[in-house]
Amino acid sequence: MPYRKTPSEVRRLEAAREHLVTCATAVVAEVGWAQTSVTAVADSAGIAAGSVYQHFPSKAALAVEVFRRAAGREVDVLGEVLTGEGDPVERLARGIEVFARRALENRGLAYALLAAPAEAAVGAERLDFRRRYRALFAEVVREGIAAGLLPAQNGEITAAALTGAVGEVLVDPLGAPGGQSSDELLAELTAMALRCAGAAAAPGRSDEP
Amino acid sequence: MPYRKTPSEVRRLEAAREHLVTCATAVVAEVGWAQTSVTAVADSAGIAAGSVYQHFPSKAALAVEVFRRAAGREVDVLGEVLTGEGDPVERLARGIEVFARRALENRGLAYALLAAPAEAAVGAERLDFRRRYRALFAEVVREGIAAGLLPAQNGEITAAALTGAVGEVLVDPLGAPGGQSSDELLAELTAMALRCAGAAAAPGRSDEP
DNA sequence: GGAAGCTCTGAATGATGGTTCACTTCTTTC
DNA sequence: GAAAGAAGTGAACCATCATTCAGAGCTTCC
Repeated sequence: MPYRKTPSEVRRLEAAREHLVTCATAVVAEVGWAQTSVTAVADSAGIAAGSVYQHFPSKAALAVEVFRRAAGREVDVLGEVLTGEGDPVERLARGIEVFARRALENRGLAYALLAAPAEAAVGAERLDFRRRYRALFAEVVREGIAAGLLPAQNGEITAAALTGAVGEVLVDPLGAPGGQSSDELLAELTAMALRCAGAAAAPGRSDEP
Repeated sequence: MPYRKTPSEVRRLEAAREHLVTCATAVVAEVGWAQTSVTAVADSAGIAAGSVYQHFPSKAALAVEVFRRAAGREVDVLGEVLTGEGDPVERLARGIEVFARRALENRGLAYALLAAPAEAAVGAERLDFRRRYRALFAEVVREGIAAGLLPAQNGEITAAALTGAVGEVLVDPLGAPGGQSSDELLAELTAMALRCAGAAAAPGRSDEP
């Protein structure tokens, strides 16, 4: 048998695949799903269009992989924060801030994950991941209720509102008069989130009427 | 000059155009923008594909018209309620309820207006209309603050959250255990909205912890 | 070096679906 | 009824990509 894949060859191929996914993610973050053609991705990765099909059976499969990786990272980070230190309300506040900050720092990608038009396969993934984001927020809200820190409510709906709010903020810079900074935006967003969940007052601030 | 459009002929053409828009709206509400082909719309209206181009220069132009009509109706209705009778908090509660109720009653259309994947031209319209929805909610929130009924806050962000929340509820039935009814969903949604804006308590309910 | 078997290439292929256009059909006017 | 001109038709056209594939170029092993 005159040829057998050597371990280093296998590694090279895996690296090529990784590189492809990374480049595809960058392209998607840059121009959105709709404008992402196989050729564009291949060019960006420095390979021929046909070579894409050695790593993925179809464009859709590549798209799904891109989505899963990126969305998975966000879910992981958010989960980390929401199940970490502190009481439920503190965790909720930090969770929102982290979720929104990361989204604002990589708007293109966040938009692609949360809202950008995409083919059916990606749409299905998106539903699934939205549910996960929501489930994470909802769990913290439930803990807050159990701890007597939040009023009785449907945590799923509160969670949906929070996800939706971050999404909306992304879709449009909310160019408020005066062009507020990201920090101000984040502060407003977390304050809103706490009100939304019914927390008594924002920690570290006191601007009750 | 052996031919000149008679008034009744003009009316017939306008009616045909209306009919086309109506049918196109139905198709979009049914299958979404992505699955809406010119042929499908033409079939649904009982005309040939080519005839569509006597009323609209392109598929995109028809899509934009469909979107504008439908979204315009929603903005009008919402504006009516939000600038109507009652104090700002009452109006906000009613506005959310009307907005959400209408969306739930015509999910397909609401989804198309708020979230469904669409071509670029429709996407641009959507941004515009989302801004209008938000502006309406934001104005009521500002009035509430001025009236001392709501705490100081960025009304745009609260408004974004409300729009986002309704959208999220649509995207997924939120199949909560026990399969809550639409009415329960609406009640939870308005309660959440009032908390979100910082209103003291939901009118007609008192479930403080 | 050379055979075997792999990866890589990029032009050709094929499917989809918007758009066009030569032609038919209907309306108006005389 | 006949001419003029518009609306309506639907098969053909065309642009856009995802996908394929025959051949070029490597890598491995004897």
